Amino acid sequence: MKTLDLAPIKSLFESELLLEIEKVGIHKKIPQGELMIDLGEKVQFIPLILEGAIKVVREDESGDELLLYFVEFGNTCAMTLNCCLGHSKSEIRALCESDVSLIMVPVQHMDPWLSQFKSWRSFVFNSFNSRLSEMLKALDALTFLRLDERLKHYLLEKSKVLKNKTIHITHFEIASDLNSSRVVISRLLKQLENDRFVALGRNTISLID
Amino acid sequence: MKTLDLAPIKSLFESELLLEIEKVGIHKKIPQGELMIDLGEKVQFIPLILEGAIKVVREDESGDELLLYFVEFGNTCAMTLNCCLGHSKSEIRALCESDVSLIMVPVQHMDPWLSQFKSWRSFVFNSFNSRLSEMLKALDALTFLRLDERLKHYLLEKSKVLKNKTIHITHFEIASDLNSSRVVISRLLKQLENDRFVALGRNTISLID
DNA sequence: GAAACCTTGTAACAAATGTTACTCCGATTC
DNA sequence: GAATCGGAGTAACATTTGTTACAAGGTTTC
Repeated sequence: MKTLDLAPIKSLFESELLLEIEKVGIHKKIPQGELMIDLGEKVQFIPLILEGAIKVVREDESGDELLLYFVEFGNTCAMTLNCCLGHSKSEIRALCESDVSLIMVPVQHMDPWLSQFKSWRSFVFNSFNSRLSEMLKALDALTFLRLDERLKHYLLEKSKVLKNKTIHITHFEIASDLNSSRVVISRLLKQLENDRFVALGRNTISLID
Repeated sequence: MKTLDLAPIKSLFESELLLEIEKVGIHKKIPQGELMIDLGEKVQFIPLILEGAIKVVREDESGDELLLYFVEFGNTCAMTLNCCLGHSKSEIRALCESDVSLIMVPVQHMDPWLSQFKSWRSFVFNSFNSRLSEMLKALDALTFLRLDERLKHYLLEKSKVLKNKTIHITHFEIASDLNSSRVVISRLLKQLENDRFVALGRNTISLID
């Protein structure tokens, strides 16, 4: 039997729970760019992220998108939890922003672990907590910020999760994430370049300072 | 000892839990318009709503507001749960949209009940579920809808929670909830009147059809 | 009932964002 | 190396939303 490398999450859970996770969890590596969960899909596993970042996106009927937030190490996707518990289908799409290493736990353990393990309860609620906070942040940005500020935030966040000052991306992709249009993003990026906030290159944007 | 009237929530919880709630819960009635929780406040009680509706609002540093959603019977405020578990302070403001009748349960019961009662776990997670859904709806509206459509949704929602086709409100209040300005709302309402969607009066808006 | 106040209507203008159209340039394909 | 394609720059214009300013009627206060 293969032993999972639980080192990254050792401090999150009590030892009996770690044993359980080892027993039933499946270790998986997913390469950057891959789709994890799509809209309307049923969720069969709870993902525990060991490494990497996941990008969570909302889409409307006409195919327009909006980036909601990133999920990183030490969290799980609250939307997923949602689905597990509600037996409902995914309301979002999750994509791997970088190479991701995670443990998949079959949903049926969700509820028993909640009653047995305090650390599991903490973990689940912390995840919900983070998610609600992120959603609030997204709402705040949409409501109170103009597009140039949202763009700045976006670039900073992206740089953070990718752990790199230089971002490899096209203006069109940014426009999708922010639910805007390519021309507008190009215009604003040019402005940010003039303000010495970024340096622009083909397919790349580098944060200055 | 006064007996709480638990009839409305009888079907939500198992009987042992109902006994517990009866033991430690405090019944409270709050009149319309009253503030329940403000930004930055610590939360000491979990509110179980028996009757009425609560309006949850977000505010930025400069005092601009945005209505997030309404919470009705059979739910509790997930933001509150958040606070209870994270021991953090409220990120939102909650106001009574109508006269509200609720049971306040001291936070220290939150965690033990989670491990003991399956119905409590269901309840808590259903609440989170609803909240995340509502937040997604709010985000969708902000991202994908123009203000006239948001206004329509707002009026329909308001009418629903107040259980009345006629809404007693000023244009200015609507502008606050939608984070817009009075003039813009007046303009759009006039349009909706021309479209036979509403009838306008001083301090009142009536939905037609 | 006069004064002050609140609510609404409306016009003119300003700002932010979106759209269309065209160009240029580097990369890829054949 | 010519042809094609994708990414980016830019201008002109349209639309949506916000702002300022003012007027007209109710309502409340004294």
